[in-house]
Amino acid sequence: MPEAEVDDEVAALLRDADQRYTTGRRRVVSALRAGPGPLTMTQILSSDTSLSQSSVYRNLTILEEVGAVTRIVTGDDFSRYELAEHLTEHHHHLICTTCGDVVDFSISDDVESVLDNALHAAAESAGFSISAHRLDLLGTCKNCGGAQHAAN
Amino acid sequence: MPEAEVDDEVAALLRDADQRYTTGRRRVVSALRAGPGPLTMTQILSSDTSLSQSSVYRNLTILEEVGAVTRIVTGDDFSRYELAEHLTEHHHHLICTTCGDVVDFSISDDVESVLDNALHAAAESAGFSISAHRLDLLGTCKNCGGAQHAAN
DNA sequence: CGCAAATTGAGAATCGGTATCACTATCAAA
DNA sequence: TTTGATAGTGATACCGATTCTCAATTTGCG
Repeated sequence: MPEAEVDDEVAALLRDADQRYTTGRRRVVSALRAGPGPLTMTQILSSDTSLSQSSVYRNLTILEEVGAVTRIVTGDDFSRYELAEHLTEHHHHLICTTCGDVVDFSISDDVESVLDNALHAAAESAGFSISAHRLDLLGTCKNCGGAQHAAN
Repeated sequence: MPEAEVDDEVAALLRDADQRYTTGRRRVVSALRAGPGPLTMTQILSSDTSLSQSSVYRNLTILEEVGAVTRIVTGDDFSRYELAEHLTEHHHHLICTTCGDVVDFSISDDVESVLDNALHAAAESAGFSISAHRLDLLGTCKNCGGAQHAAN
C-alpha cells in the first residue's frame, strides 16, 4: 500500500477515535513502514532521533488501540511493533532464536485457506471466537547460523 | 504420555545435563502436567503452595534449558510454561485476548503436513533454518465472550 | 490574539523476572 | 555412618522494559 494511502487510513482511524495525527505519530508510522519486519522500541528510536521514548510508547499504545499498529511479543525481552495487517499484507514471522530479530514472510493463498478452514473448525468446537491467527517460525536466521547454508 | 513415562523422560533429560530431579522439580512438572494448557507462575504457585517463587523460576529455566519445558509468551504480562512437545503431543494454542487464558488445541495431521511443507519452503528461500513453528489463535474464549455462542 | 483541550517529554514509579548468597539436602568415597 | 564436595533452595535485593505523572508546549477554534 502506497505511503499516502497508509497515511490516510491511519488518519481516518485516529479521527474516528478523536485523536490527532500529529507529527510524532506520523514519524512512528513512517518508521514502521520502513522496516523489514516488526521493530523494537530501540530500533524505532534510533531510526528517528527526534522521537522521545515516552511519547513513542504512548503513541504506539494509541495507534494499537485505534487499530493501526500491532504489537508483537516474541519471547526475547522486547516488544515489537508493526503496521496492522490491513495496512500491509497478510504475513507471518521468521523469528531468530539467536539474535531475536524478526522478518516477515508469507505462504501461498492455497495453504493459507486450508489452514484457515482447519482453524475455524478447531475454534468452533472449543466455543472460541477467532479474531486472528498468528503463525511464527522459530529458528536461526541467515546471519546467525546461516554459514552452513552453502548455496545462497 | 503416562505420568511415569514423563517422569522418566524428564529424569533422563536432567541427568544428561548433570542435574537432579528434585522434589521441587517433580512438583513443577506435575503441576504443568495437570493444567489444560500452559500455566503462569501464579497458577503454578497456587496449584502447589509448597513451592517457592524463586525456586520455581530457577527450575523452570533449568527445565527449559534441558528441553523438558517450553516457555510461552502470549502478549499479556506473564510468561506461561508447558511440558515440551515430545512429552505431550503436537498442539497449538487458543489465546483469549480478554482474560489472557490459554488452552491447547490441535488440527488434523493432513493440514499439519501441508502447512509444514509450505513453511519449510518459505524458510528455505529466506536462508532460515527452522527449529519449530508456533501457531496461535487469538480471540475470545467461551467464558469471556461465549454468551453469543448459543449452541454449546 | 487567547482560551481550553490535547499532546509532549523527562523523570519517577511499577512490576515481572533474575541474580545473590547463606543455608540445606544429596551423593560418593572411605 | 560420617564427611566433604557439590547442587539446590528460598528470602531478598536488584534490573530493565514499560507505564505513569505532571508541568510545559502545541493545536484547534472562535
